[in-house]
Amino acid sequence: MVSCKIDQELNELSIRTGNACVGFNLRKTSRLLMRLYDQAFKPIGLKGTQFSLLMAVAGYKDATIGELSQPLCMERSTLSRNIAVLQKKGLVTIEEGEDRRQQRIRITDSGVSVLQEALPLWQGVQESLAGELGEERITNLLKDLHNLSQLLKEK
Amino acid sequence: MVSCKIDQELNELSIRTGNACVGFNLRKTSRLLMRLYDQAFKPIGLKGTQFSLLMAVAGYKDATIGELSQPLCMERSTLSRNIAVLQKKGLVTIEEGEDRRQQRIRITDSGVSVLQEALPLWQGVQESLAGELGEERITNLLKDLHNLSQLLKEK
DNA sequence: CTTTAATATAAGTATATACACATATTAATT
DNA sequence: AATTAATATGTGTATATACTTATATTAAAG
Repeated sequence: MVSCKIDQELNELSIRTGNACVGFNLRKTSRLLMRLYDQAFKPIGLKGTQFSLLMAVAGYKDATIGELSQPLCMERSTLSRNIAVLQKKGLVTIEEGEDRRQQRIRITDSGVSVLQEALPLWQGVQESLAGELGEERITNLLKDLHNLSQLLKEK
Repeated sequence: MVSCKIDQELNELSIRTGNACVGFNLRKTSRLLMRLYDQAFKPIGLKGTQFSLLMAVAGYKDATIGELSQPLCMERSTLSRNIAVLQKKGLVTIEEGEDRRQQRIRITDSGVSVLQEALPLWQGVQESLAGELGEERITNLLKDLHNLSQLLKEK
């Protein structure tokens, strides 16, 4: 039957496509890796994503939602909600700027101290990855990700 | 003041860490790329993630949630919900297996025809990436992602 | 100075994700 | 056969993500 042939083709195609698809593989690896970070940060009640965001808040001082959204490549509405989670945990404050449309985000003392606890945990994951995958492969991967995201940012 | 020094250190550290963090960069690139796929699939009302999942359903015939969850590296509960979205769209069916705990997932005719529309759209993105980033870099990235996910699966 | 346009953020809606726990079903033990 | 253990999936809860739309504020045009 023709339908069986089409099915068979689709069957093989789907496997090939899954292997070749940058999006699928990026996302799949992301799922696996984020679970590892989440485990590592569990003792201090943080998620991997929250660690990243808190680090960004620490790095870009008194930034607005819009300013933060650019280096993070995150939708402002998404960022707004993610910041609210950190605020609820008492790790950042949100204050109205001179321009009263803007909200300026600042890390709290509690946020700094959580970061100080988090850093060695992050480093543990990072070193474990470097150890098992090799420093060079990590560097390579980071370079490739950087190239790809640069390219995508221009769209 | 001491606190200023600490702040300054944290400031620089956060930038360095952001650049070096595999998790952050993987996720950031993922965000950017998935937006591109979502745009591409928009004409047929599909998201990038849904395309991947539907392809997997087509590839692993009559698979259960548990069986699908392994190659996708996705939590079974997550998969369960994602499959429900495809079912709501009429793209897959969910039927009780011989073992009545299991649910067997099957692509529908409508699902096949959506996939056939989706494939050229996917290919468009894939070729655009290969064109702009270079075939070799794509291959390299895929290899690195594969290595990393293999490593993470063993944890 | 008033109206209009631009900008910054939040809220509404939908999906993706995972962990912990609950439920149903099958397999294993005694 | 009855009880217990293992397995497959779904639900509750919380967060992450983005698009669209709403709201408030500032800037620009007239």
